[in-house]
Amino acid sequence: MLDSVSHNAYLPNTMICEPLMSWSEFFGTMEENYNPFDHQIDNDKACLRKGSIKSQEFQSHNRTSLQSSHLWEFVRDLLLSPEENCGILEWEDRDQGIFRVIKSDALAKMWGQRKKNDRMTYEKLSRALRYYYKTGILERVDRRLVYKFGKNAHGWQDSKL
DNA sequence: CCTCACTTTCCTGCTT
DNA sequence: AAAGCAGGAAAGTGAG
Repeated sequence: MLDSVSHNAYLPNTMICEPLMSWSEFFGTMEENYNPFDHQIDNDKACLRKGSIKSQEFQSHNRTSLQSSHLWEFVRDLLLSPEENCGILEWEDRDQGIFRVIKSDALAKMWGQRKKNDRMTYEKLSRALRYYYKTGILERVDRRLVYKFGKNAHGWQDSKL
């Protein structure tokens, strides 16, 4: 697993933005019969292409890698990297760790990319998020698409490492 | 091979 | 009516 990480470090800069050309095709064929709103698709596709597993260790903050194996870390890192985020997630209250999912489908798709699972949906992703309430990684917020980091989540406060 | 934590999948019912 | 939310149940997965 260290291989795949260090592997990217050796790539020339020109490769960084398009490490996985197959995915754009993958989504091109996949979303055709999935979403009727074409302009939205184009947006998300561009976003997903851009936000795929690129640019890790050379980023300003190291932990912002989108490489994390756990869902909450993936979400946290997405929140912390506006470049990849593309308006998928947004802070609602930065200090309290409250955030909102703006594009639920895009988020699911992106998580699916990370896990190489093209059947991921927001419905299923959100089930996984709900399990985090138990463990204190997330706290419940009674607003649609709004979540809050809990006591046992770390690394989301920008100031402290 | 087994166990454990985490995640995925599916489902029923409820809320916005 | 569509999209989210709540969790239970059960299967899948990867690490150790």
